[in-house]
Amino acid sequence: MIKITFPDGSIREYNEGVNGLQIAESLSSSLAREVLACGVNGEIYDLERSINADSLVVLYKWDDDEGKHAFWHTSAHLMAEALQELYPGIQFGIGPAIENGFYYDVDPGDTVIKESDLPIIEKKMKDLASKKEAVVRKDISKTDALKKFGDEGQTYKCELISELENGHITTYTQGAFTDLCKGPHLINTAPIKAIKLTSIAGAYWRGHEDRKMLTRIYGITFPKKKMLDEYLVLLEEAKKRDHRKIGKEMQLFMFSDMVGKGLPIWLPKGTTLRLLLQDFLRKIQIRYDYQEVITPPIGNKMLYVTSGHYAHYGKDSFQPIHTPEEGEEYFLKPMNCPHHCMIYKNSPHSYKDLPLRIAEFGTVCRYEQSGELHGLTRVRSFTQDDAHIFCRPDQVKDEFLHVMDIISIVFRSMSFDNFEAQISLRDKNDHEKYMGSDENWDKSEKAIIEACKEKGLKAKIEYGEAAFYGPKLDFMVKDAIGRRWQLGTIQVDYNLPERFELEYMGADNKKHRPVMIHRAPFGSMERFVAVLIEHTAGKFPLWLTPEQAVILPISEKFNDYAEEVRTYLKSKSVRVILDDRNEKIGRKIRDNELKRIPYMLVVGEKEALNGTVSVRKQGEGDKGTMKFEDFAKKIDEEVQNLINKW
RNA sequence: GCUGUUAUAGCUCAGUGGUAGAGCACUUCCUUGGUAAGGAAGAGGUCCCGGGUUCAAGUCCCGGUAACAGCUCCA
Repeated sequence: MIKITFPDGSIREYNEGVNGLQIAESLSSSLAREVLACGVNGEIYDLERSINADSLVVLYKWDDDEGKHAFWHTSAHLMAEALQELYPGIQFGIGPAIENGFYYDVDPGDTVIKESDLPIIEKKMKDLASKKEAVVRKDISKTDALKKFGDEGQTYKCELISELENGHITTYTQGAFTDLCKGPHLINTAPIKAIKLTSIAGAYWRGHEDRKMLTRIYGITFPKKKMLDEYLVLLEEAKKRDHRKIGKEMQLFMFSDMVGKGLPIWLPKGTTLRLLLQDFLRKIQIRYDYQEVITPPIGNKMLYVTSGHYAHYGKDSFQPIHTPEEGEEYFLKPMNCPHHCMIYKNSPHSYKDLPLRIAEFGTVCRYEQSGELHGLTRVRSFTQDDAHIFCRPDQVKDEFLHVMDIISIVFRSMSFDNFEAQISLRDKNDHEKYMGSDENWDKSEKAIIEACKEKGLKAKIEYGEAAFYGPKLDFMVKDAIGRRWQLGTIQVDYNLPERFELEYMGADNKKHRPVMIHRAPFGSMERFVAVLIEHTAGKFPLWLTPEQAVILPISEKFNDYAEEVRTYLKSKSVRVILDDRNEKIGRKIRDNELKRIPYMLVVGEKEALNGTVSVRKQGEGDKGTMKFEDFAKKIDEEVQNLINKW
């Protein structure tokens, strides 16, 4: 007998060799029907895999990530089985479960699988699933595995096997399809009831650009048709929050082929929004003793040769601008740091002056690959809410902590509570990629990790993700459909001060090198606004929204009074517009509800007589009548209440 | 940059080789109204660009451009 401990601490005894399904059956028949996989001492097992020693066992159902994972992984195999039948000779790459569903990378040889083929594959999957085939795990030796997959012409699988260790190789088989796989899987394909293949795309084999591009098919499956329908509805709803769609509807920004791809144009309303965001950050930066500067949009090539950016990115950036007479070369500035280094160098510094915090809403241009451009989130010209902090080595951690405070204020004020923090460190084996000494890298990496610990910030550490000049702490926020975008960033840099020979006079009357910290709480105005739009669905907080109120006269007879109200509210800095169209009030209300303006002010005979407005809140309806002077006060109070929370 | 998809009125989209369409928006007129779409008339097109096939191309084929999904990249 072996002892099985459950998550609640209870212990039961079972025969040695018992499996997860049998344990579930012993507990309740409904659990046995719902269980999909089980955890055994932290490792995920198939339900029919034997447990041979005392273990901590967790049973996973659909609601658990581990359960979904097994479900979708088996679905990937089911799709592979279907593909094998439909496209004989097809080769398989890898086919994992992902956050929402699964994919399989395949090489169909000379044939091309198209989006229009997906329903056919889907149907084949449904036919196969209805056979309720068992999914069988088998241990296999490396030699046998190489022979088996080699005989079948599965070169990608053979490449994977050749890198595995003998004794740790397993296959899973259902029906006529056998895959190299470490599992875990469902015990059969029967629970897969609802299937949707969502998209098809190219993906490089093993993620390397220089290797063959395989065909990646994405799909998602559910145990019930209703769940699939709900998922698809949810996805449709999410797509309605797409910042590109809302940005167009609300006239916030635009693109023009004539101006050039990836070059966003901020329309008046978007500009209002952006300037309000900038003012918001300016206020915080003043509180934290930043000084704002303005630097030119281009810089001499020598500036970037000195900074090292030219060597790293010269060929992959917009090509230089040449002066007609002197033959000088200038680059569109791809970042603001070198300019700010020159500001530092402009005057001598004492250790008493540091830290020096130089901020700029600096517009930069970067040549991004055309396939990378994406709405406002990835563009070729954008404005960073940039700042560089020049400080003494002993001040790095404190400065880091205060920047984390600023980012925290920014995220809280926008209710971004689902952000993820990532610490990007260097790949210690790749010396080619990074500039600066190992000693400095160690120091700065340690400072970041310590600062996160001190703030109680849970940050994921990623090796090899650091910038070439230093490690960084990034804050990522998801968009409407779950893609992650980096917003706030803090980066330590021991490199630029070295290259520009920045110095300060120490207490010891000797010259020392300052440390530089790059930071951008928004990341860029463009990307931040994009993510903000998707989070709010365009219903911005009152202090930020480009139009706070719209006046709706009952008929044209009251346009004069409406104009009087508008003039007054404007004088009180309320952002207000007037809808004086020749339309009925019901129509004006409907149209303006859809425009996401927080307040509607209906004015007719009664209001004109009493100097009032009839207030209607977007999405909530009639709120009663008040003097228009009181409405101005109300707006101001509401805005102040929001602002005071920071 | 790579793979796939898409491109028709300001917007959303229909149009299956034979005279260019709808709804919304816009203009004018009627209507002057009380909390989510009043009525009528009108105007609006290089069917993304360039080639090709065909008696005939918005439609089929090739090339380009841009957008979308993903991969790769991201100072």
